[in-house]
Amino acid sequence: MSNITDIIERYLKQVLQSKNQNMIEIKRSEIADQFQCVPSQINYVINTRFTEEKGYIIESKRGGGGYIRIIRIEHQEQSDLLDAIIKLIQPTVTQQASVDIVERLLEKEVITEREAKLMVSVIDRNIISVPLPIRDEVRSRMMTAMLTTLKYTSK
Amino acid sequence: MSNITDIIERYLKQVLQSKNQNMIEIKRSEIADQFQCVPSQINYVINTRFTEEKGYIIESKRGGGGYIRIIRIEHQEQSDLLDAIIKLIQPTVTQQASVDIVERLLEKEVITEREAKLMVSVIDRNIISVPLPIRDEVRSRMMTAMLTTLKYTSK
DNA sequence: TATAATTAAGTCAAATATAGTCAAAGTCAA
DNA sequence: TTGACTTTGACTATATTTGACTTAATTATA
Repeated sequence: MSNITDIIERYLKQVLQSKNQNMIEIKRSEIADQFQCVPSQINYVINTRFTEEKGYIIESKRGGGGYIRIIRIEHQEQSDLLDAIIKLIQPTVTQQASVDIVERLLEKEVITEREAKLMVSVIDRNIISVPLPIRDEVRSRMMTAMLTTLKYTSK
Repeated sequence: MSNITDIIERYLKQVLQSKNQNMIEIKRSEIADQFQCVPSQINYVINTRFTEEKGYIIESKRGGGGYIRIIRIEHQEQSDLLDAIIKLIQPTVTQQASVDIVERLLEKEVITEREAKLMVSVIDRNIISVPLPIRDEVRSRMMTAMLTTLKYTSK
């Protein structure tokens, strides 16, 4: 348990806790210096220890003034239902199936009426407007992205 | 957040606010002196932080008595704002411009935080995932569909 | 009044500063 | 001794900073 990945993981989680907040912002190269490892090691730590499933969101910016932001999130109540739906719509999904899903989420009050309308409007075949079968793949990714967002965003 | 671009951006926005008006006029060389940077840095700040998508218009004059004017765009009605944005994003729109637009709508409380996250998630280049320039056309239709929905759906 | 000088702002590309990706090499436990 | 996990570094992508050169407006001068 003394590999550098675990050490950096523990350090970052400790900083998160001690600051008593759900966000920290780091400079990749500074952390790499601090722990004497290559910068890409930090990406490895983040990709394996601070994943969405584990309850984290990562934001970052390159260039001057760049940073990596680690945000702790709480999954919403209905996240099991959302996971099941996400599984169901891989790797393609039709417009009709998507509309049915959105309506079900509305009935279950997972989403608002306005959110439902937004979702239905954006997954329309005439809006995506690329040929089948690509279209249903694009829609699958779109739905997955939105459902994943719902998983960790409260009303 | 210690890069000069962000600092100057914050300063200019603060002056805009404190003056309680939607226009400020600056002398490029004076601001450059004040923040000890080259004059063209000011152009960089303006070109990346005070874009039309973010809701600003820039006017300027060279020569003696020259200036740069930053004007914040205001709309009377929400539907006017949405119409203006829809016009702006035809027939293509980049991811960055779209994110800027969504952030502006959130600021103006036209949409909720959750709606903003839904919109940002679905217009991501990796989600649409078709080659340019088609991708920016698809995104334009997607944004237009969602904005049109917002126009006709109350909160 | 032309023309030259001066005073601004604009453009663009190179240099610099970050972070991301990916695959090869290394490690370690079962 | 194999397979999963970790470490490393070369290469890529992106954002910012800088300065040389260009363009435009005003002012001074012949």
